[in-house]
Amino acid sequence: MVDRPEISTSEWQVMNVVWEKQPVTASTIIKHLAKSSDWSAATIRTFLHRLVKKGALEFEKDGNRYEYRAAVTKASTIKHASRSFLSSVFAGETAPLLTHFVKSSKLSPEEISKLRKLLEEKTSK
Amino acid sequence: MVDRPEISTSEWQVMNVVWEKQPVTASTIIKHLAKSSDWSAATIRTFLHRLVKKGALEFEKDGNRYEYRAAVTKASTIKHASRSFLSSVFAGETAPLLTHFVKSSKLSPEEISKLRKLLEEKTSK
DNA sequence: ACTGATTGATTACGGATGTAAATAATCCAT
DNA sequence: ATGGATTATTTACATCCGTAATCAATCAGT
Repeated sequence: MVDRPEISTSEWQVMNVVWEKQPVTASTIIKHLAKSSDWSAATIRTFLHRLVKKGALEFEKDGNRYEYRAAVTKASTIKHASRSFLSSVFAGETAPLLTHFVKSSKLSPEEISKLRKLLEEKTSK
Repeated sequence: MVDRPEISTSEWQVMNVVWEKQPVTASTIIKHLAKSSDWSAATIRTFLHRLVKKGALEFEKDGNRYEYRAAVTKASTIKHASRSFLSSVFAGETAPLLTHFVKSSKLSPEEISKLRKLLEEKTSK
């Protein structure tokens, strides 16, 4: 938990697959990403190696294939990335960030009321 | 407006000063950033050059000093950065992003009611 | 007009990133 | 047991980024 590895935007796509399907082999990951990206298999394997090196992924050998699994939680990684985005792009101010995303988003009525409720709870507390 | 330059986190700090004070000379920018960062003057000048090269800044000569000015608006740059953050970290889904930032933030009662109102408007429309 | 100070331009350099190809290790089928 | 297929490891390489130092041009003061 000490010094967070920075996850690049490409690596995020890989991590998202791992979080969703772990434990998972490289070839499964590759198959999945084939749909949403146009990376070659070799490129994706590079990302996997780098993520292991960064400490974001671990693996367990099973013969000559690895079963990959996340070494950091999605929640904590999101928290870290969000903090750094907030601080550079919105100078650390959450309200403008929220305003921006509310304005620029399409939200369903359910999502809207859920968010309003969440905000309401913050008031009372 | 075609292919947006990616602004690095360090460069954001420079851009924020320019947006706030433009047109502005390098030395003014340096003076400003001296407070919030520990970059050397040379480092900041490097950022300025790179931002010009990226097309994010322009300048006008006035003797041997330049008056820098943003070549892209803050709004459009925020929009771009936000979109790419949303897409990599939150897989393009705004509602979870909003939930995250609402939960992890400290908001004043005024900010909260403003946001609730904004959300309300989205519903009715 | 010369000299020190300021400013901009060029160069540096290690690490990260996007993008993979080449090589080595291992498994599977015959 | 061997050869092709699969997987992992190593190497490659251009660009970006953080962080400057150095070099060149220009200004300001004496």
